[in-house]
Amino acid sequence: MQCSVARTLSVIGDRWTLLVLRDAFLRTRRFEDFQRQLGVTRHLLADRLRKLVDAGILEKVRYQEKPARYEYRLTEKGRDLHPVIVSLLRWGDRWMVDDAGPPLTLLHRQCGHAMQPTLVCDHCREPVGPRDVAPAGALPRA
Amino acid sequence: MQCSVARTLSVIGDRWTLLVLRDAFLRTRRFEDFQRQLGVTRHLLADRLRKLVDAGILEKVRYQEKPARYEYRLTEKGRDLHPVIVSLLRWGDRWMVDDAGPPLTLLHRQCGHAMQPTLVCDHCREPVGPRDVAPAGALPRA
DNA sequence: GTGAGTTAGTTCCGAATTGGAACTAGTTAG
DNA sequence: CTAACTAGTTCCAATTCGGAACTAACTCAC
Repeated sequence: MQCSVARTLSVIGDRWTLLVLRDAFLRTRRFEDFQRQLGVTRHLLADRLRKLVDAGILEKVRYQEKPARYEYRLTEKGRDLHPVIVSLLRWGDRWMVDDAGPPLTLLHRQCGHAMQPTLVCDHCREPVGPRDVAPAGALPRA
Repeated sequence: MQCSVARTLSVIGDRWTLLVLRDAFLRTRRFEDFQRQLGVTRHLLADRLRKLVDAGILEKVRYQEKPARYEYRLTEKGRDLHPVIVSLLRWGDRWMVDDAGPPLTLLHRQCGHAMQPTLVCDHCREPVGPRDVAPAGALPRA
C-alpha cells in the first residue's frame, strides 16, 4: 500500500470514524456526547476512539481526577484533517441538499463572510479541478 | 440525517468506494482495471460501482457493441468530489509517509509547479483552518 | 448510608457485510 | 474446437456491526 490516499483511508476510511471527526471539529470531546450526537453504538464508538488515539489523531486528556475521566481532543495531526471534513461538507451542501437546504454554513472569521471552501494551488492561488492536475509519480497500488 | 457530511458519507463513506474514486480520477474506467489495481473482490467492486452509478457519481458508457461493454466515467457530480480525494492525498503525504516518500505529487498544469493543495475561503482567498471558521446553522444530527 | 445519577466503558448475541475462490456468459482469435 | 478476454454472479466461511444490557467508579440528595 504505497498510495497516500489508501494509507489515509486505512486510518480514517470508515463512516463512523469520519463522523466522529466531524463532531470533534465541532468541539465535541466526551464519550457520552459523541454517543448521543452520533447515535453510534457505544461498542463501536469506544473502538473508533481507541483507534483514533492509537493513530495520533485524537489524544486523551484527563479533565478530572476521581474518578479519572478523559476527553478526546484533536492533535495537530487530527486538526490537519480539516480540509477532508470541509470538502465532504461542501459536496453534501451542493449535491445532497433537500428541502431544508444546507444545514451548516461556515463563516470565515477573518473576512466575516459565509464561505465556500475552495481548493487552490498553493503556488498560484488558482482553483484546482480534476483536469488541472497531472500526477507526477508512480501509479498507486492499493 | 440532516448534516451534509453525514449525507455525503452515506454515499461515499466507505474505504473501497473512496479507493474506486481515487482510481477514477486517475483515469481508470474498466471493471477489470479497477479490480486489478485495487485488489478488491469482484463481488464488492460490482456492488460499489452499482451504488456509485445509482448515486449519479459514475455513469456507464458503452464503449463497444457485441458483446456490449461499458466503462465507468465520472459525472460532473463525481468530478466535484475531487477536493475530497485530493485532501485525503495531501494528508497522507504529510502524515503517513514512509521511507519511500510521497508516491504521488500533483503538478498544476496552469502554473507548472508541484502543488500543495490548499483550502481557502472563496471570498478573501485566505487559507482556512479549523479555528478560522464558525458554524452558522443548526448542530448536525447523525 | 442507601438509592439514584453521571460518565465511560465492556460483554453478549443474532444479523449483516466481507473476503476468497469458483463459476457463468457473450464474443473474438488462433 | 479451444483458449482468452471482459464483466460480472454465486456460494460459503469469517469478520464486523447493531442493539441492549451490564459493570465500575465515583457524587449528590435525602
